[in-house]
Amino acid sequence: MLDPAILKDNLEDLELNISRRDLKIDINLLISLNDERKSLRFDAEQKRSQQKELGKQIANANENEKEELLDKASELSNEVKLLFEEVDKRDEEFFNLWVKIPNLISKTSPDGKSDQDNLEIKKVGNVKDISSPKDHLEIATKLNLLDVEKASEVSGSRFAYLFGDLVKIEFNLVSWALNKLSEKGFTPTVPPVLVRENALYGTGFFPDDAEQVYEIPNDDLYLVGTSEVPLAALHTNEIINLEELPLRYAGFSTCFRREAGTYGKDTTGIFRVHQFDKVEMFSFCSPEKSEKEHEFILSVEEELLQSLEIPYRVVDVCAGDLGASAAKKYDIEAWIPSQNTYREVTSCSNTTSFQARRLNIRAKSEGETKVLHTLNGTAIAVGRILIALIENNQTEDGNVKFSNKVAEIIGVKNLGQ
RNA sequence: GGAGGGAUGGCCGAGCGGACGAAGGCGAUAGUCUUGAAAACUAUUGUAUGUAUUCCAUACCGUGGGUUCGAAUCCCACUCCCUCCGCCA
Repeated sequence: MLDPAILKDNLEDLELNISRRDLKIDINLLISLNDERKSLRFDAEQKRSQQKELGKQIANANENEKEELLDKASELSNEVKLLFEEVDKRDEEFFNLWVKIPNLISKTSPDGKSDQDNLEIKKVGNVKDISSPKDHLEIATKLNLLDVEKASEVSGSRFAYLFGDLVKIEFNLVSWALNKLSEKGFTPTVPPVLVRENALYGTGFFPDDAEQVYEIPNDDLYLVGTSEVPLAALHTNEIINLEELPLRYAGFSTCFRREAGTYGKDTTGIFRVHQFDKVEMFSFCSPEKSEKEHEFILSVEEELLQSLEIPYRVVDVCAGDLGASAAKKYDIEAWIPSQNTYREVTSCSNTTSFQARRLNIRAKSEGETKVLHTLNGTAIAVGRILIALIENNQTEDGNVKFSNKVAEIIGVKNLGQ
């Protein structure tokens, strides 16, 4: 959520943002609603003040005066009640519209309408020349390390069984990543994966992306699609000393996504599934330093991929392709030989004060308290990293062989043998 | 799942219908005293919003509703914590 004060003191930025995101929003309506609710509140508070004053008189009045004062107070009480009901109504009306306003896009993010317009920043690593590469599903199924058919019988489409070496690699990857992140100041965290509505609302997944979230209606809980949600919500309603920032967490969790509206998209293997494991970085940081923190998180992501010798490119996501909460976002796309293209394996966003304002997380220094900034980034999305590892290291005979350096990290030299 | 008890400022803890944004203590900050420090004493010490910039108004005593002229205080619902029983990785 943006600070409504922007309606008063920085309308140009708001208008620019709306046009960059290609949205149609009636700003004048927002301005007048905001002004109305404020002035109504002022009136109501004045009346309330009178009421309190009168209450004090009643407490000190003698019997004769009391009767008359009570009549007056009763009337006033009614007026105040009605006024505040009106104020609440206006507030609701305003904020229902206001929460839908997406975050201000960074001046440094490229313009554009869709992922076609994302800006490639760099390419790193050597793409191996593989003649007629197989996809990860074929390779891993043949090696008895993956079974999506059985999974679809048991759980439906977009689920998978991982076996043997793939599981070994997963746990090695996770523990290796957590160790690396720990050295960089991220506290390893296993967060809850079931959360209340408020955590999803606070992180900006609600109301916009509600259709992607699994719901447990009996208990009013939701399965998180990323540990970003419980990590962000960890410090809800807190005021953190500026010197303690940045607070960095590395969350490991299973992620659940409904993938609604993706029928027919990425149906092969485990690229797009309802359930996968992920190590996620999350930072709470001062507003002044969030741009630097964003670059830092990106650099960590790159370091991990470089260690795994996965060829990738970095993309600066354009205005039209940014989610509601992000001010700026970098995606890293790994080379996927079977698709002959780069596909997203990590994503890091600077959400500036957008989530922190909704979650009411502030930073305090020398008397001044202000909303802080939050950032998130993928460290290891296990499924997609497995795909990249398998496909980029396949041999002509349908096996997979890793370099000594990579084998040292993942604990496997020749897959499935 | 069953039976009870509780939630008040950074912390402890009083208040149980008007004088309460809230006693008292601890902690913190500043000052007095001291060569310096400690002790003692004095003062300050929550957050947010507003048509308010050292003033003023309003809201906040777990959360949301209700009763009342008036609610931290009474009523209802919810959340969380504690104790006991049962179950359980």
